[in-house]
Amino acid sequence: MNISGDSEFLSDYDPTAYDCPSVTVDLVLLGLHRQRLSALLVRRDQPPQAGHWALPGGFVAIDESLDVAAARLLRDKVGFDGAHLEQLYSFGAVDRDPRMRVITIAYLALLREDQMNAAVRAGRVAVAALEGERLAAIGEDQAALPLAFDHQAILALARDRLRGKIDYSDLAFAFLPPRFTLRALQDVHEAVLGTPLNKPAFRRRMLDRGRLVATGMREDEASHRPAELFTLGSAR
Amino acid sequence: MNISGDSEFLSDYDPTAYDCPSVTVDLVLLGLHRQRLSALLVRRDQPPQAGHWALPGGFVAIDESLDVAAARLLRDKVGFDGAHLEQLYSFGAVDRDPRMRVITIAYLALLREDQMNAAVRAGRVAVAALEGERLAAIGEDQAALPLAFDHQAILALARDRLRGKIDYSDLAFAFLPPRFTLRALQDVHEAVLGTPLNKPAFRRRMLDRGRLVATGMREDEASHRPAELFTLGSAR
DNA sequence: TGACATAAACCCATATTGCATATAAGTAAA
DNA sequence: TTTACTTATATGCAATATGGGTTTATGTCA
Repeated sequence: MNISGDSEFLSDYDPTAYDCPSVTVDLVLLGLHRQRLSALLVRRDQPPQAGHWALPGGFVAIDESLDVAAARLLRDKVGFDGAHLEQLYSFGAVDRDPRMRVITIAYLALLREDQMNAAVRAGRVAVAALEGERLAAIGEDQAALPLAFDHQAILALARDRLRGKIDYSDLAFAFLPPRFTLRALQDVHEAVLGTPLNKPAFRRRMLDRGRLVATGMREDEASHRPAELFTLGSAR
Repeated sequence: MNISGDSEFLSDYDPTAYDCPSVTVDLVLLGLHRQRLSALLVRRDQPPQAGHWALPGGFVAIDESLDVAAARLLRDKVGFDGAHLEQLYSFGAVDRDPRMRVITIAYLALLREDQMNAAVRAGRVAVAALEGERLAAIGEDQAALPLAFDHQAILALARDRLRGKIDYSDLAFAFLPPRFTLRALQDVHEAVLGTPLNKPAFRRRMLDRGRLVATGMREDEASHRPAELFTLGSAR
């Protein structure tokens, strides 16, 4: 088998003549649930790994791009689109699925809290809080759970990527409604990083970036002084 | 065609019954060449895009992981291994190759200058300096060149990723020999970022991180005061 | 009306950074 | 041997950013 053929000789290649790996997309659906960074998982009811929790995913069709496949799966799994979606990493260990060779392109999807709740009501997913270093726990105070296949590693990478980008990117706003308070924004950062942040310094830093636009409106439903609502302005 | 099947139903899936995309690995080989960030490219001699320059790449074998495929292709293209290699991004637009559906996992490989030169001598690659925003030029002062397929976008993403990570990661050291001067380290940063950096500030920042270990040795072949040679110490 | 809770503004000590300047240590030419 | 030259290395200083506490403002609720 000519596995070292250059791509410039691709015209000599007959795809039906070789084994080719299956290609899937897996989704890491992250959001805040009760102030904690959480993932949406599906429960496997078929072997292998029946009973284990797993990332939702599916095959990439021959006529759809990776991004389109991810968007389609997002719609199928949570019942709507509109969540922030970006490619995370590709996993291709030979034995990552015991049945066959599967290469998966993992996508990171960030949901608002209302979207998290809607997804749980509408779909086949459950909420799992991310605890400590690399474990997820389903439901209230259950013990940490092992995930199917290499999904634990995928989830850990997603969390690390999110932590690394939260401070300089716009990812935090994907967790929030269009109008939000500075306190809510800080809650997002703290949940993602897993550490408390200094409040005046956080406010200053965010406001000095010039991206937050004050609306003049204030939150309601607060049993204390209501905070101002901001929106995210355009870059530059 | 059941393109929306869940991965938990994968056991029902017969891979031979469906069209599956081809999977390749493409390499973005970057290094410094005459003080400028440059890429190693191959020339296509078959249509489509014959005569265009392209990233070296090849198919992923059914029994090798993505990382192993990338390492194998690196060896084939430049004649050695040992370069820093990390996954960059996956590209899966339906029409990115006009002949067939090809999903490619792009890898970023960082080479030292001596490795760049050895690769050009030994292999099927040529050096192209990265100019301005998104163009590469082959050879001395030739005009910017278009690349085959979506390889220009892949190359641009590689450069952006490198720029984004150069300051907080160890990637810069992959361009340098085991012992190097602070000036050489600054040259790497400046070539990658494309902007001059303040020298005392750069020195302080690098030394204050506590990763650089002074060897007590000094460079030779300098027609002026020789600088001290440093090595990269272990993290923490 | 006053207790209470949180927002928002303010202050200050310290760390970081940009930038200019001074000193050290080598080579090379007179 | 001396002097010019070049670059490394060290130092000083102002501007900025950050951590963290204190004060004031503004809402709800008993």
